[in-house]
Amino acid sequence: MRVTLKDIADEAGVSMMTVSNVVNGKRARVSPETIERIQRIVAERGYVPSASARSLAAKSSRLIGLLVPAADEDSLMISPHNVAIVGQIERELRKGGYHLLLRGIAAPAEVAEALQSWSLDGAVLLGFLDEEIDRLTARAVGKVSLLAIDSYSANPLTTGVRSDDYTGALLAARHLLELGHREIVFAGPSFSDVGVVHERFAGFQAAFAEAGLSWRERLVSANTTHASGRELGRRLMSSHPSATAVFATADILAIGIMEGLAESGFSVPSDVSVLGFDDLDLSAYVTPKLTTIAQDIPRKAAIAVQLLLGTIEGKEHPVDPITLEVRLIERASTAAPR
Amino acid sequence: MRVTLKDIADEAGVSMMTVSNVVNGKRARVSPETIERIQRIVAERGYVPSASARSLAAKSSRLIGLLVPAADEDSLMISPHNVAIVGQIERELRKGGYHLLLRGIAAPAEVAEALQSWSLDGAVLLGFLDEEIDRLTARAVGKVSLLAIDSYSANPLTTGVRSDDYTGALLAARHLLELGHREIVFAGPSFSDVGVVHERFAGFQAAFAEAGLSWRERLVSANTTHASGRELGRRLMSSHPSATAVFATADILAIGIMEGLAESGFSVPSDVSVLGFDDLDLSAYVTPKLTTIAQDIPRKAAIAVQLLLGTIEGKEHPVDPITLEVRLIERASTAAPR
DNA sequence: CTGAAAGCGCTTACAG
DNA sequence: CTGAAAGCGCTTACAG
Repeated sequence: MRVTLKDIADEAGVSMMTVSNVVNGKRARVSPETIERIQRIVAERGYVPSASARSLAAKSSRLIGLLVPAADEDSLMISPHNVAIVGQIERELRKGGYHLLLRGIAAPAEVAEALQSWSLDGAVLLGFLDEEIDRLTARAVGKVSLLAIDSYSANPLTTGVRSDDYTGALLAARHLLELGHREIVFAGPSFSDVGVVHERFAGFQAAFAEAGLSWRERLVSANTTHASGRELGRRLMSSHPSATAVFATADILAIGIMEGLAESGFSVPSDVSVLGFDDLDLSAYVTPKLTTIAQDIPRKAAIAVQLLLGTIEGKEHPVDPITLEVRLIERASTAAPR
Repeated sequence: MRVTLKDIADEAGVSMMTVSNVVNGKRARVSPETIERIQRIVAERGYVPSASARSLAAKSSRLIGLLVPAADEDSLMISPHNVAIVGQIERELRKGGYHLLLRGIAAPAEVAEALQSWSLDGAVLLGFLDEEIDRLTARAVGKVSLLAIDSYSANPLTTGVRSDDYTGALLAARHLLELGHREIVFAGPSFSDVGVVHERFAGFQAAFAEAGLSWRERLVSANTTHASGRELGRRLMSSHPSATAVFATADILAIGIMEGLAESGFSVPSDVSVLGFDDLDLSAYVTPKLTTIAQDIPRKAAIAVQLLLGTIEGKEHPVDPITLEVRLIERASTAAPR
């Protein structure tokens, strides 16, 4: 059977409380010899405290949820961009002595269950739409601290971390304009529901305004997938014959577009320039290497965890969202128009 | 405060036991009207059972760990191949009513702590070396059911799921031999410690034997990363001037090799053919598209969970490891030698 | 068909 | 400085 606090206490000839204090590092209250003896017995017996007993008795579980949308019968929607985030979040949490519960969310009602059943201390929301976050009620959230990544929701129950999407798109458009492009297609998800895309669109337009140019509506709607980009790339030059460049809201989409363009006989960048957003590892592996807007993903994850643990341990009100810098990475997929 | 079983019981005017039975679907023992009344109250009050209380009281936690090596201060070692596995495992577990605890392991001693602190019902080990799995003791494992992915360890405390690595490499080598290649480099991690690589090497050699040829040792050691492959590709033709083909034990490595070859002025496949293993999404995005051995990753994850839950719920002894089929995907990175 | 009691393994005030 | 008691929210035999 499992070794318990009581077993250790009996063997050491002290009370459970004393063992508990030693195990939890509250050593000010126990004599050095006792500490040493208890630690020896703990090691010998291979005692591991029961996290469920602990979280039941204490107010804290030291468990953080990572909630990710998952289309009903489908796998988690872990985009290449989110993969790096998941790994980093686990690491930061581990460093802080927390554990990570990874949970796919197929229906809105599952959020409350996910947050409450394990008495989570906090949760990170990754990949949700702003409106989904807007709809989170105090009842569903309880006293769980919440942090949404890449969200522009104003829900006071959450805080957030995101990249400077506006500036990113501004830099992207500026780069293309400076190269001499004027007919630039903006490709991304329809942004009524995605704050990130909304910001990027605004930044994109701002670059035109700044240059004293007006952008002629060349909006193309596409999902953030390689397949969707490829399809878009195939018909791009027939639907937009005068276009000389494309700005895609995600690298994976941009890479698909490059493939579609190649398949329909156009070459990048000599016929069309393509610019992405994210700076995935993958973007340096494809041909031509993708020019893109880089986000500092490890930093994003680190700050997310730091912010979340801050509100948990400080029990302060959620702090203001944080916005991280981005920068242009010039590679081979953009050039002056012919 | 949190809504508890007792709150619901009081409001419904029944005992906690009755509410517990209804919540857990043991309806044979409760009258229909009572069931309905309780369910209404549960919904109204937004009652969510406490998983820690439940796992403390019951013998089962319905929590499964996913353990992944994580170099000390580093992020999880989630290779592109493992990403798909993580997503699929979460999904299968969720379908079965289980939750997933994702945990990076920086030192061997952490395994016992990870397995026992949350009273896991079971755990999936992803990305560990065979010898690390060999060293798992009954004391560290306790009564947790264990399944190792891609392991050839014979530790009776675990079971496993893996692809048919031997046949995969056999198919790969056969394909290259049939194209007319004779000078083929085998690139992968030094395989003293990795059963998967060992199997692939054996299958690779078997293809030569089968063809009545003897393979002249052309082994190159490399980590399973793009950077390592790229470096290898750069010096490949100077260290092995007569080579006409490379078989890499992973797509990400093969893709790096292609890049290194291109950088040093060689073209794939006309100068050198390159063949990988995994069939990552990425492998169809690069130029030339990579010929590779495909594993059925979703199936691997599904079977892993199925096997694991089987041993947990049936409480049988770990079953025998399962081996999944692989197949050759011919794309553009292989051709007859000049 | 329903309930009262004991107990899972801890931590938290509260005494001494 | 150390301990005995109560309690966290459930489930599990066992009675009725």
